[in-house]
Amino acid sequence: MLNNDSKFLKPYNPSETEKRIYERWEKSGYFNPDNLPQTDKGAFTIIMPPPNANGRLHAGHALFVTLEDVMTRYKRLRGYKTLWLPGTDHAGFETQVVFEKKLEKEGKSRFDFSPEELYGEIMKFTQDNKSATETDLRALGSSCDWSREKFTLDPDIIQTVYATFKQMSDDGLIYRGKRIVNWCTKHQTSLSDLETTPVTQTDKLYYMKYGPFTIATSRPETKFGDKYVVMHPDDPRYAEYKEGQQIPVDWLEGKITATVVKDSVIDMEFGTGVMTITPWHDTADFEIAERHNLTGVEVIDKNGRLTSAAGKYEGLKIEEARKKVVEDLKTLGLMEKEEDYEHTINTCYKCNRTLEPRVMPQWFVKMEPLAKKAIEVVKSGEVKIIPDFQEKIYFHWLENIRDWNISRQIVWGIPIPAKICTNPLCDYGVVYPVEYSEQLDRVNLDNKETKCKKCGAELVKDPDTFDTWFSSGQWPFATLGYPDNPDFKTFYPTDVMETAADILFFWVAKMIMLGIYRTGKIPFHTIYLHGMVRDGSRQKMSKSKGNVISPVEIGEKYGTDALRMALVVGNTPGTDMALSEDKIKAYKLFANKLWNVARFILSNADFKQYDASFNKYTETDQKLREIRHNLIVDITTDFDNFRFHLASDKLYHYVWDELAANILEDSKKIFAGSDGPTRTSRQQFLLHTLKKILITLHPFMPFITEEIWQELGSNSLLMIESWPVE
RNA sequence: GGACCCAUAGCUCAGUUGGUUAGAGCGUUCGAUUCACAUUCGAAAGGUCAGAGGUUCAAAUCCUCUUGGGUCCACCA
Repeated sequence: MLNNDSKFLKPYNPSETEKRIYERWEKSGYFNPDNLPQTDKGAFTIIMPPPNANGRLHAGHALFVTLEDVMTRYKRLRGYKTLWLPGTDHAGFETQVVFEKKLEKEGKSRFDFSPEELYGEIMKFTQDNKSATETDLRALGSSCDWSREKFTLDPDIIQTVYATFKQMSDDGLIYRGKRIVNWCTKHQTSLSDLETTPVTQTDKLYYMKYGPFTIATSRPETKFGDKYVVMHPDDPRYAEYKEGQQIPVDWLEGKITATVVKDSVIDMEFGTGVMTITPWHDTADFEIAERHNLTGVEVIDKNGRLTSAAGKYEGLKIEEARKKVVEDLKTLGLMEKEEDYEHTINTCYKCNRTLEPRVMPQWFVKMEPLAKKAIEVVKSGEVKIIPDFQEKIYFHWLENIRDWNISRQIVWGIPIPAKICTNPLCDYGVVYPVEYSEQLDRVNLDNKETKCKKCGAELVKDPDTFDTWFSSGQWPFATLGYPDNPDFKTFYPTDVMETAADILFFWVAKMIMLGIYRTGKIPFHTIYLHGMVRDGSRQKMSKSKGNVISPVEIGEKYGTDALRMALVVGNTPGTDMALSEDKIKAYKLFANKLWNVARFILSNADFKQYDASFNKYTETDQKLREIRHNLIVDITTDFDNFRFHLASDKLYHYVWDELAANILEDSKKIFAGSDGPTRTSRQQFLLHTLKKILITLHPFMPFITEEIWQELGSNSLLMIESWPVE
């Protein structure tokens, strides 16, 4: 019963099909929930984690796209007013780093440009990548609502971020503090604690004479100007020294006077139990200094060279300075011994250079009050994390949270709408309620205030930008147009936040905290975390290893549906997965199998005779209907519980092992025979089965299922059919 | 230093709240077929579910410990 021009006479051709089908979907307008014919079940919303607009999509993106599209298509078929809101991320520091690498290849540096020029160049670069990203998202079959697409630098998004910043400042949650920050000497910016990578290494621990004491340090080059000597208050070895006692000391720069400080953070077991403190270049020391109200000096500058405080060592790089200082200490007879020891240092997560702890006035967010609420909503079950063990990790992090440095000394980002004092020793800053403008300075500030209230120095516009996670942490409510856009009322709180497990703290926790803070409501009910996509042998994919699977290329080779199935089947939430070309090939064969199942059915039955109310089934077919019904009920439960890896696998086996291998084989006899009622029964069973299988497989394999549906002579789109069970 | 996860066939992984002979894909071996199938079908080999204890009528699944692998967090100079 196939026409001579039927597509089923040829093998399924994904590359010829996919673009055409996608255009048809997009033209239909059904990606936009406002156009859906059936929305009686209420709203279902996923906000897409915006991919960084600084390169093409990789296999990890393909995984998130597949999972979110599976959820979206499922809910749409179930009759929800389904919104999957797409977006792209300017990705602040990340993109600037990528761009700088590009400049380096061209023999240039970011410092060859004025900030305005640099911003413009990166904007061009980002816009190009943004459209490439959109093309890739379409190629993967994303059924997202392009009419609501957002970019993290859209004026309304920035406006929302400013309003949040101002409100937080008014509420005392934002402060400008002089604190130790992680400074990268290459990238010339501070980084948040999350942007550091701890590395264990073996260094020398130097024991040096410091007056009557022996102190141990791994950084002798920072010890200029150390004039406080700290010990534990209960240490019997140093009981004779009293807090505040002045002691003359022969030191690097000659005779100095040291002051005794007692603090219980000192570990009596470590070294000699005594240390001097370097508040400007060590976090622990800085905190001691704060507690005891001690002063310090800057010994290392932003380029990683010693300052004038180091006297004759001024201008030396850290490594050189250390060598020289050690030599000189030996000459002076102040060096007692050195030994190897293992410790952990923080490095830049992008360039792996050792980060220099420096004191700089920066904007911080007070995290404790925000974290408290973020813990509560997960404890109460209002927000659920899948897999659930991630909740423990989430609690652990939030319960030990530290304040968040949100200032970045880079141009590629949202400018901080504030004025700051030009005196480097002063930490005064003032936040303005400003209108964002796309003018050159990008922020219009009130110009009446020109003098620092604290020290009287000049007040200028803060040249820094926000940590990109501060703005993306507001993504769910910002994209939905909080507070006035009706979308906010309809779609917020959203339903699922599906994202990578490794940005739980960077992003997900921030969204919960900022979402609750700003709107009073959680941003989403369920967090679905996926793991990393690795290659077939569990290696991380990387360009240098040559094991990268490009989703778009592989989609062209095997079909996007095959790639999507390979990404879903057997992939449990929160666990890294192995993706091999063999696995994708296997699902290409499955697509072929499905194609031929349809071909067989349609050569033996006409879809025009599909009878929704047919009920004269033979006993055998009645049993087959029950099996089929049970399967669909079962996989529906799987869908509702985010067990996509099981639903997809069960459908695969039903189609291949049950439908193709058994039922179709059996049908051949029936169709060759002359028993009319049995034939009709089987024809109806197969037509119904085909329809139900197409609908239930559609979330996983949208292209081929839609293509078959169209070949059945349907005028409607499969993507808005009704799910076969309630 | 603290926390978390993982260990199942040669490889990569499933196994939903403990419930008959533990599954898939790929790979291997043997056979059949050109039938809807740029193939497919049938069959086979391959697992003391890391190890040791415990709970239970029943454990791959729950508890404890050990070993091995991985991840996250952390201001001990």
